Amino acid sequence: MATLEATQRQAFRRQLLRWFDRYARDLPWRHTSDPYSIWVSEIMLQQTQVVTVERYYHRFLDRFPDVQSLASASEEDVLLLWEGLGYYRRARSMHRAAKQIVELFDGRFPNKFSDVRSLPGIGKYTAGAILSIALDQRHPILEANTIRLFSRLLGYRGDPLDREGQQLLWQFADQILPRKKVGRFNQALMEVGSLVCLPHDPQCHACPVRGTCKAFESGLQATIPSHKKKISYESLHEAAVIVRRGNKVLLRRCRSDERWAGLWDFPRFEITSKGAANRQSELRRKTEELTGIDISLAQNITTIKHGVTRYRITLECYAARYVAHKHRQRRSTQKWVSWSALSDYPLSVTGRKISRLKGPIFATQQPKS
DNA sequence: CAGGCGTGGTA
DNA sequence: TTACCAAGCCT
Repeated sequence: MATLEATQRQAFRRQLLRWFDRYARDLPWRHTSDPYSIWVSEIMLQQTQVVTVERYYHRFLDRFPDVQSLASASEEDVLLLWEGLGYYRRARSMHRAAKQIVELFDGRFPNKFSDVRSLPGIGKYTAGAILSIALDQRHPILEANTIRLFSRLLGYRGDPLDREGQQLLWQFADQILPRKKVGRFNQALMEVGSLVCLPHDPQCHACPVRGTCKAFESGLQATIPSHKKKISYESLHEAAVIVRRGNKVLLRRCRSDERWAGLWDFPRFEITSKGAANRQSELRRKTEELTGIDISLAQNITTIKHGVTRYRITLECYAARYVAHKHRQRRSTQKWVSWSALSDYPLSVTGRKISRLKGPIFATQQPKS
């Protein structure tokens, strides 16, 4: 079992906190002990860098300053403030959790670990972070920065993400945790991880805890932690169809089993056909399958390249006109929306890019029938 | 439990 | 341009 002696633990804590006071600091924009605010920031920070979160955080707290206001908002409004942050399930879970807090905890953010952990979107890390940072409760944390830091401190050469690695690192996180100033300590760990114990070029000369680092001792800091599994990227060829009817366009809401669940999007699907005529019939057929609407000849407006998770997507954007309904869909699933009203609907980044193409789309000619 | 989920920044 | 990475969680 990897561990530190009691005296080493004391030295480690002292050096870490001294460094934190001297070179780093609390995230300056969330100086607060309000668990709700810490919660919001921690959810936004999941798999997202600090600089990206800051603006979103202020706007979100401005609009939803407490659990009540969040719980009584519409999911649409919550997602609008989340637009561009990605991983939209976080926003939907947080919205659901806010309702649960109103129902079960009288609108007060819970202060018991098991209660916090039971809320949707809150795992072991987030529960520990909220309660240690906001209320100084003694809970360990383990996330990207501390996984890397602890792996090197312990000289752990296995995969820190598998079950054995996770068990070891959580156990270590718990062992080195002090009894007081737990929130500061946890923040300091993450700051050392993000500012000093860098993934590729660790700044060991500037590290306050290199004295207790096995990787540094053996010169293995470049090879620990063991590299992650390589992502196998897949190319996708898709089309988005902007269906115009008068001065409105067709939007559909992404289902829970689709990417961008809960967001709105222009009808969109994979395309495989070659040649202009085949492409037209494919666009017409798939638009009808998806929306129940028959369209005119489609004009290619532009092509957008973007990546989503492990997919590299080439998205061809087409403008077409409404011809007829083959069958109807619910209004909660599909809507005709004026161009200016697109700003009221949460869209993916590509959807929002398309919404900036009003000129080219409305300049398309009415095809002769 | 391995894979899915978004986007932007950096080398 | 491509590959890697980021204060994880859920199924």
